Amino acid sequence: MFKIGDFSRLTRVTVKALRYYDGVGLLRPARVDRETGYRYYSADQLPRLHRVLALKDLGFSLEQIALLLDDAMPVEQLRGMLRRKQEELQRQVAEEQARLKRVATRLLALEEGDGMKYEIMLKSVEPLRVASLRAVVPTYADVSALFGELCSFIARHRVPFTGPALTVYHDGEYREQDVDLEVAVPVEGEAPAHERIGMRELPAIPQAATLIHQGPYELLHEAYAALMRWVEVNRYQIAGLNREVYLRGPESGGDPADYITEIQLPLSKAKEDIPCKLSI
Amino acid sequence: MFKIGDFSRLTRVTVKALRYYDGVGLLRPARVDRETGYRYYSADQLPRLHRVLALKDLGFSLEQIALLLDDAMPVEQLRGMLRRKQEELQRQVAEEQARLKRVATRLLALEEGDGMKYEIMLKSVEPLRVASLRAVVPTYADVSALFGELCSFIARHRVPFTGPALTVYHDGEYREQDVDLEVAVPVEGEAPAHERIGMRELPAIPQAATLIHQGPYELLHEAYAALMRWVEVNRYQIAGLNREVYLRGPESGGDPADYITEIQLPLSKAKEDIPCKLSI
DNA sequence: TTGCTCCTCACGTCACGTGAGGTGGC
DNA sequence: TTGCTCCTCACGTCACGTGAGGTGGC
Repeated sequence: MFKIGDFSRLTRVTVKALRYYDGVGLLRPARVDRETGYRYYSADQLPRLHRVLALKDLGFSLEQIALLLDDAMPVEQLRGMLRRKQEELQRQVAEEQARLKRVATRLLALEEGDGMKYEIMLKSVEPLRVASLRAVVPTYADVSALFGELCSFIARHRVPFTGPALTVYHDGEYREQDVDLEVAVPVEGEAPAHERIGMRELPAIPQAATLIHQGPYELLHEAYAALMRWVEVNRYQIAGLNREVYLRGPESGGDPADYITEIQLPLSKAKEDIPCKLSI
Repeated sequence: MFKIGDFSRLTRVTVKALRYYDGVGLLRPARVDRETGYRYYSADQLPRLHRVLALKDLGFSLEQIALLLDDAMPVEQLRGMLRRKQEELQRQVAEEQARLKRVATRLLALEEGDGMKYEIMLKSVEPLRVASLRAVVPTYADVSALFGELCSFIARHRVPFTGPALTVYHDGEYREQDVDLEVAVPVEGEAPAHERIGMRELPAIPQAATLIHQGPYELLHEAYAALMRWVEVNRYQIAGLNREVYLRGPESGGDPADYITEIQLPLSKAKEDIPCKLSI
């Protein structure tokens, strides 16, 4: 039996960590003295401790590790878990590299500064008959799955479409998770009833600031920034949900640098200037 | 001017994050209504927000970002920072991959199970005259720097050495940071006084459990585990600081798989069995 | 007896997310 | 008037690290 300090030195795990593992039930000492509360560890606990450390190294949370170990898991299964997690880690490395690339594009954006590359137009948008699918999806990336579902429905029922696909963002504010999205395709005619997909008329937008963005979606924030500057300078107010119209997108099979997107932002004229109370 | 919800939607930053940035002074709204507390943001704040997001993406903490941005930093310097951080990120990716390899070795260790590959010997260790350097270093990895300092001192003063280098771990328990290490090389004769390096006699160890480990240092924990099992089975107690003697190490220029290390663990016979109080 | 080791709280970390409970604006 | 948007706390997160204050063991 080893006192916690010796066990710590020889396993290279801090005393604080050992006490914490005890606290959460991940690795209880072999014996605890009733009177003094001293923890005593046995060499028999080393395999478990080493598994904890290995799984931690793989990026599992302690809670997950507890579940994994308490299942009296056969070594086979453990090995499978490790393999899968290893692959996931490799994917993460790939994602890190993608992040590097994103940073590089931002860097470029910073360097170029803000060229007035966008032409903002104020126009009205007609009401639009669409087949639409609205859903709360876990993350933003799921928008492509929604489009897949919608387009396969349209194709299956041979509904003729009359324009490019678009998205309406329904959340009152930005959310990272559980995003309320509506994807829509302008169509003619009818289609059978469906649980998630319906025909409806997107309302007209009397006044919308719009612009055309050419380039990858990662640079859309530049377009939004230009739009916001315009809205502020011209003293408009936001009056509804913005839409993105995909004039050319991934379905073209082309380079993301050639994607063309229109942003539509409903506006109304600001009624009054900012109240300027100079009294303290 | 934009209300927080609109600003959130158009910049794709959550309202909670915007309020938090306000709270820590990283991005204060252009205007706050005295009466209602409503925050109003201006399009002029977009460049700053985008910088914050870019720097966050690079892995800076918000505190660091605040410092970077408040220095009214010239674009040149900002660009330099980004470049350096980008390189650091690349290093991190490399480290992730190293972690993958570590995991792989642990996996192998798990698969091999515990072959009794170690021969534990109980022996006494003679007192040893050494040139030694004891210091509290930031992390474990700094042990090699200590060895560098010590060896160059010995070489400079032409002190003849009489045996392999070794390390004594002085912390009563394991620490990740601020590690109290002593590196030593057995020598003959004298050397001039030095601030950090001194001649001293390492005390004898009347009883030490020792074993020889062959392989990379990442697998030393296996050796320690074997040692601990032996100590427990034979009912000894730990009675001092363990040492590692580097019989063959990186200075050989060889493969880490060929490194040879001796571990010495001072022991005393356990005086009594575990008191077994069956009374509640 | 005196350090040394061990103990148990309680609090801090970092960048927000998640409510609760309440007010202003159209 | 009624939702809707906004507000301010307060608390939780995750895996410990950092003390404070106190006891047991040789």
